[in-house]
Amino acid sequence: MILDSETKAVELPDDHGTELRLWLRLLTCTTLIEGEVRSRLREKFDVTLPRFDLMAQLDKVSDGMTLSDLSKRMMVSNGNVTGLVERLVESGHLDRRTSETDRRVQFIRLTKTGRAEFRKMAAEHEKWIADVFGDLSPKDIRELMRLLAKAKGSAQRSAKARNA
Amino acid sequence: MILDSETKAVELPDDHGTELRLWLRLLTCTTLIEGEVRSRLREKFDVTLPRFDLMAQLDKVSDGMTLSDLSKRMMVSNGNVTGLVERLVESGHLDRRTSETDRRVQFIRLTKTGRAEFRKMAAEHEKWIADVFGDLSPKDIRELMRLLAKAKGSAQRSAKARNA
DNA sequence: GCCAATTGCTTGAAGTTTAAAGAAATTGCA
DNA sequence: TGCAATTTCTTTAAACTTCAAGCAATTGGC
Repeated sequence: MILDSETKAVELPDDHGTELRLWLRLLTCTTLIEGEVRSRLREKFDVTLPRFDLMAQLDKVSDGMTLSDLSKRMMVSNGNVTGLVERLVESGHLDRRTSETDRRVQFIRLTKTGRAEFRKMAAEHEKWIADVFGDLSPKDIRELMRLLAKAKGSAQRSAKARNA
Repeated sequence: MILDSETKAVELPDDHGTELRLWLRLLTCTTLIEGEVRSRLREKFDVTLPRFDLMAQLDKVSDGMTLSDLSKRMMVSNGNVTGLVERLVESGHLDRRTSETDRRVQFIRLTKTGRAEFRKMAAEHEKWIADVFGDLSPKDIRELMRLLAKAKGSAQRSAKARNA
């Protein structure tokens, strides 16, 4: 243990162990919950998590969204979205139509069926998540929200600095 | 807004919106950081995140680990680990040897080169993570650690209940 | 000892993901 | 206008991932 002149524990200048442990814990939590959601989606609705996530993005809007929008919001690559959308159009959940002003752009929407199916899944999903966080008090949740918002801001700042 | 008899805002019995928002925020944070780490690993060391993660598990022990151990610790499927290990043995980072008491079991270790390479990457990685969380105070970090531990426990309870 | 159940790992199919390269269309600026 | 840069989307190859099925070895009753 290293002590400073006032006999208080201090960190070594290059010890970033606490941040690393925080990251590992964050990752563990997310992986755990994600795995749980994935299992349940497959089990109850025979749908994959990426498809659910994509539909969730589309359900937020009424009039559709471009592939680029989807890719940004989902934080995955363009090519990835191309494939996902393709399969979901194939299965009748989505609908695509080319923009009239820019022929590169495709507007993607949920079909009637797609939206209905998604809403059913989303209702269940919300209950699962509530149960997953069931041991947390409202205050815990507020605090977590606040701290994660701060963490998100910090991470964005860090990422931005690297790409500058 | 719904108010109870003492004029205090209350939630609808089935509104689990706060938990859902918490989950989305947790997911966003993790995805953001994971993407950042992935990019940097590729850029600076030309290594993928899954390989780094696997080596990180092995670096914690001196004498090796079985595939099952790896799969449990990494929270991924068995088949996944089989493939990752295969490629890392191929590239000379890992070493495998069959147990003498149970011929189903394979002990996996980092090779000398593998460990040296990993240590170099890990040192950088730790700095990146410290920067990612750079805006958080020590108190923020402690609080996040505590709340995430609670969330993890809650999620485990929930998962366990489902599989019971 | 026998054999059913379990455990450790591999395989194969389907799907997801990234990175990189490329095609098509639009934009902006000289 | 002309054309270089940018944007949108697709394509490709390689890797990653899960799930389910299967094989080989071990374990635990009996």
